[in-house]
Amino acid sequence: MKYITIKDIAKKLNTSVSTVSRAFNDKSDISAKTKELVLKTAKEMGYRQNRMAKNLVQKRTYNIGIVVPEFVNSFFPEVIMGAQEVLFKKGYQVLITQSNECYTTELKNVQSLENSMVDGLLISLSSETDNIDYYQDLVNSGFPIIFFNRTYKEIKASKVLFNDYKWAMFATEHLIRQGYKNIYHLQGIKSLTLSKERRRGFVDAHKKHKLTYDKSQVITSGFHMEDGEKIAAQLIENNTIPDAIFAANDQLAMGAMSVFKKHGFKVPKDIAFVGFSESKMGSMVEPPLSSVKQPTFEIGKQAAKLLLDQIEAGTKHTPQTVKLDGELHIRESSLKK
Amino acid sequence: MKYITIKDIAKKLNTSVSTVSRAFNDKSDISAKTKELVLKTAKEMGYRQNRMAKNLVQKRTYNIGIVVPEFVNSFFPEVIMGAQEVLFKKGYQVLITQSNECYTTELKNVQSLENSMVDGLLISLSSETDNIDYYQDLVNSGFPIIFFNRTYKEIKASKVLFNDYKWAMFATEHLIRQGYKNIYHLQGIKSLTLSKERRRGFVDAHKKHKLTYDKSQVITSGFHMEDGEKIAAQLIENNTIPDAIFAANDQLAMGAMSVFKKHGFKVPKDIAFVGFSESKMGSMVEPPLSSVKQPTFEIGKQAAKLLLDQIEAGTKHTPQTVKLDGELHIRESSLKK
DNA sequence: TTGTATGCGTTATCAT
DNA sequence: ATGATAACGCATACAA
Repeated sequence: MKYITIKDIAKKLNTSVSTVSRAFNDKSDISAKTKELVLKTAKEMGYRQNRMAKNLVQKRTYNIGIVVPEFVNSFFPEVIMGAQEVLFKKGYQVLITQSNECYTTELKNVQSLENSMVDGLLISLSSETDNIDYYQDLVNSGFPIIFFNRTYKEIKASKVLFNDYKWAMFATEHLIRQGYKNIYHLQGIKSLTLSKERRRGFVDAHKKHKLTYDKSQVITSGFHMEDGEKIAAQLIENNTIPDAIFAANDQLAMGAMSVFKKHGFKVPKDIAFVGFSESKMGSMVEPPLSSVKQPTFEIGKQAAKLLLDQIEAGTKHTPQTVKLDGELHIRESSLKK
Repeated sequence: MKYITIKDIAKKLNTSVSTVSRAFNDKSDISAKTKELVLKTAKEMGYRQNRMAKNLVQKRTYNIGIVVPEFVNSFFPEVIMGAQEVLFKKGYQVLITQSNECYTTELKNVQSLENSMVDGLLISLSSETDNIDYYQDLVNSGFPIIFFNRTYKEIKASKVLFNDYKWAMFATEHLIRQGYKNIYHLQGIKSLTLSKERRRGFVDAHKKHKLTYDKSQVITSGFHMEDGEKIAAQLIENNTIPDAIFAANDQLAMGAMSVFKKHGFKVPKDIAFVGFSESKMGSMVEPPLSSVKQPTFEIGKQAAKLLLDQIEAGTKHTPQTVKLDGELHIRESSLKK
C-alpha cells in the first residue's frame, strides 16, 4: 500500500511542500485560496498525515498513555473515562494499555509508550510489581508521569490517591457501631500501599473503640472473587466464624458472602459484610453489599490534570500528592435491624 | 529534558552511528566486543530509543490498535485479553482506545491510530455509529482492519462475529419449551446488526413453534441496566405483563428483573428472564440469570489472528468472516419447576 | 504569500 | 567489522 505524502501533493499542485504543510497546520501565512485547493486535492488523493514524521520533528505526540493492571472490574474503566474527559478537551489522544497484573507486561507497556509514543503517562501498578527502580529512574529522568491508586509510598513522584486509611476506618467503625465484635478483614494483596492503609484503618478502628484484635483476624489473599470464596470455605471448615467481614474490595466480599450463604448463614443476621471500591455488582446481589465508594471518575480527572500541569511545567515541577475522599454506602449486608 | 541519541553515543565512543544502530538491532555484522561496549555506555548515558524515528524509516510500528465502544461490561475487556495473548506472542504491542459509544470520538481514535501509529486495527463500532463510509474507504485503501462483534453487514471487510441468530433462537426456544407463551424481547439498540440478528432469532423461534407473535413484543431501547428498569416500569404501569423476557444483554435483563421483583413478581414463577453475553454479575443476582455465553476470549484471539494474516498477506488478502458459537447457560431465572 | 534548505533520530545501502 | 551517507515524511527558519 502506497502512502501519499505532502511531496506528492506539492508535485501535483506545482507548489512546494512547505505550502502544503502550512495548509494542514492552520498557519496564518497562506492564502485562503491555496489552502482550500491543497486541502481539496489532498482529500482527493487520499492523503493521510504521517504522525511518526510529525512527532519526530515536533518532539511531541499529543498522546497520553494510561497503564492499568486490569479492567475486568469497573474501577479502572471509570478512572480512564474521567481522565479521557479532561485530556480530550485539551486535544490529547489516549492510549490505554493493560498489564494483566503482570510486571513484565507492565514494563513492556511502559517502555513501548515511553519511547516517544506519548508525552506523559498515567499508571496504576500491577499487583505483581514489587520493583520500582525502573519507574523511579523514569521519573528522575524528567518523564511526566502520574501514579494513581496502586502505587508505592517509596516512589517520589506525583500521585492521586484515595484516603484508604480514613475510609477503611469508617467502614470498620460502622460495623463496630452496629454491634459486631468479631470482625475479620480480607486485605487482598499484602504488599500494596492501599492494602496496608486499609488494614491500618481496620486495626485503628479497633484500637479507638477499645476492641480486642488479633492478627489472625486479617487474612491475606489475591483480589478476586475466588479468593473470597476460598477464604470463606476455609473459615467454615475451621469453624472460626466471624460475625462480620470487612473486605478490601467488593469481589472478596461477594465471594465470601456467597459461600457463607450457601452454607446456610444468614446475612447480615449471622454474619455481616462490607466491601470496598463500590461495584455495580455489589448493589445487585442479595442482600445488597455495603461498600466504600471511591470517586473513580474524579481520580481520573485529577490525575489527568496533574499530568498536564507537569507536562506544561517541564522539569521545574514539584511532585504533588492528591488524596481524595469517598462515601460509605450502607446497605442491607451490614445493617442489623 | 534532553534526549540522548545514537549520535551522542557514537561521539562518545568515537565510532559511527551505524555501529551503534547495529548493536541495538542484533545484527550479525558486529563484533561481540563493540556490541557489549555500546550497550553498556548506552545504558550509562540513559539512552532510550526513539520509536518515531525507527518507525518512520521502517514503515512498521509493531503496534496494533483496538477500538472498543466501552469497557464497563466485561465483554470487551475479555476480548482484548484474548487478542493480547496472540499479539504479544508475535511481538506486537497493543494500544487500546475507547469511544465511549460516541461516533466522533471513535473516528478520532481510529484516525489517530491509523496515521502510522499502528500496523493494523481491531474495531467494534459504537452504538451511535451509523455512517460506515470512512471505514469502507479505509478498508479499500488497503489498511489492515478487522471488525468484531459490533459491525454492519454492509461493510466489506474481514469480521469476527458471534452467531447471534442461532443462539437467540435457542434461548427463545428454551423459554418456549419451558411453557412460556407470552415472551417479550428487549432488543436494545435497533440499528446494530447483532440486534437485528437476535431479534430475528427471537421471531423465528416463535414461527418454528407456531406461536403467535406480535410486533409489540419487541421493545427497543439502549443497552444499559437503566433501560431495562424503565421498560419494566412501563410494562407494569400499562399492566401488560409478559410471562417471560428475553433480553439482548444481561444488563437489560437484570434491570428489568430487579424492577419486577420490587413490584412483588416472583422469578421465574410469575416471569422468567434470559439474558445474553453472559456477565459475571448475572450469576450473582437472585435468582441467577440464564444467559447465552459468548466466547469472548476466543473472539479476541480469532480477530487478532485474522489481522496478523492480513498484515502478512498485504494487499492480496480476501475478506473473511468467522462466526463463532457459544453456550446457553440455563439458571434459575428461567427454570419452571 | 511562497519556495528552499535543513534537521528530527533512526535504519539501510553501499563502500571500505 | 566498520563508516559515510541517503533516505523516511514532516515542520520550520530563512530567503525571496
